[in-house]
Amino acid sequence: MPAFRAAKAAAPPKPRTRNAAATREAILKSARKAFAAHGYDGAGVREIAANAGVTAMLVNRYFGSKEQLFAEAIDDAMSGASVIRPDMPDLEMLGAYLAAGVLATTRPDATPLDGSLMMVRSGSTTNPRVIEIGRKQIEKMHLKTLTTALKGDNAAERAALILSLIAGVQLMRQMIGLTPLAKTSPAALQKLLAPMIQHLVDAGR
Amino acid sequence: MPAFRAAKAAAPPKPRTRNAAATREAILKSARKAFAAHGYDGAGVREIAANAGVTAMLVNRYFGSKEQLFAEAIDDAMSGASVIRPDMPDLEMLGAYLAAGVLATTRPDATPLDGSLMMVRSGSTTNPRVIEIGRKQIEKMHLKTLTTALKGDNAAERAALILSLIAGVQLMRQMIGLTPLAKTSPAALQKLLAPMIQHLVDAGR
DNA sequence: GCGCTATGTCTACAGGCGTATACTTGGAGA
DNA sequence: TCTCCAAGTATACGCCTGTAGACATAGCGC
Repeated sequence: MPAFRAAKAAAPPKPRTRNAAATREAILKSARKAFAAHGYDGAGVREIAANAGVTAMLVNRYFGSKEQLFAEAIDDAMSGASVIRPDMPDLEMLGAYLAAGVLATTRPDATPLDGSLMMVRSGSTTNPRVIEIGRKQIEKMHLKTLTTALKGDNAAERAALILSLIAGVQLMRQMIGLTPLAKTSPAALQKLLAPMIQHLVDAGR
Repeated sequence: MPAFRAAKAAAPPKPRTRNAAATREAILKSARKAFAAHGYDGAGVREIAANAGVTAMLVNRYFGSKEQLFAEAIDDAMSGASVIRPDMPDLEMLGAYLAAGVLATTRPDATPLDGSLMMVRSGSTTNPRVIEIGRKQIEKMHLKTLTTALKGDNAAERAALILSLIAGVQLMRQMIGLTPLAKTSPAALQKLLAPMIQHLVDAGR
């Protein structure tokens, strides 16, 4: 049985002709989608290129290598499409907000174009350099943002544990599909998850 | 740059000669170690075989395929070497017990021969059949054991969230190496993590 | 209208993967 | 001691990967 890899999707229509900036953007968008959906090892450069309407070699021409493409993709995803954002509500509401956010983005029908998912995916690769890229990005974006928002004692440790919980739910609910998380209504899960996070938010005050 | 794969370790001394049962056991043990350390995709059949002192084809002769080997390996690991065990303490101590367990097994120097790690690894593969194998095993072993121990309302959902938190800490601390989790002392993390889990333990009583 | 450069493609390579087939050899039963 | 089956090895195949180098062409500046 050969190794599994996601089926190549057909290239989208391409009204674009010889526009470097647009092509670069299309590759980056395709890469975000592919890395979030299949992980670093599971996403192939040919697949990423095809979904952007170009050939594989353009990926290397614009980004140097698959590793550097991943670095830009995870940065892009975390900057623009993540549960952890600079504009988060007050500490009293943070548990409910984060719980709702992770439950919304891990719904089976949700588009997997999310920085939080890249966070999990970055730890699930074989290449240690890619793990390093992911770790630094998580610390620079998610961890920093959340630590700043938390304030108080042990803010970094509490932020890291919140990220761990979010990542774990992401993993179990969306990637593994553990039955009690996949089948239970978001509202019911919210009642359990929100106070858990809030407990950690309040632990430093 | 070629795809990264863990360096092949030298074969251990082999006092065994033509012992089918012992060989099977050696392959299984090697597979547990390799899958826990590098994930399903990252562990190669040749590497597993070499560390067991045999050639790659014996793996397929004894286990049929890499997939079936993984199924046996994760079952074996969860049966004998996991934080989640049938003999867990009373509910009052469960949060502290589980927190201590996950922090002990995720220390950088700990031997990664653990069912909880396989739990995380099983969600980090490209092959959906392997994810299915992992999901079923998690539900049959970890989830069932923990749900039984918890009792009360929403026991399955609360158990699943505890598993998510354990998996998330495992991922962030051991696999990604997020600084606040990797550098902070286990005792300090214990003070934050234990009440988090305990909160969920008590939520159904 | 013409030419040149950036933009994009084609072909190919070296290596790794899982595994199927054919072969060799150890060691217990007669 | 001889035989024969189980235990283990060697070789190879087909496929896929990331990427290097040579080639084609669109479209802007003149």
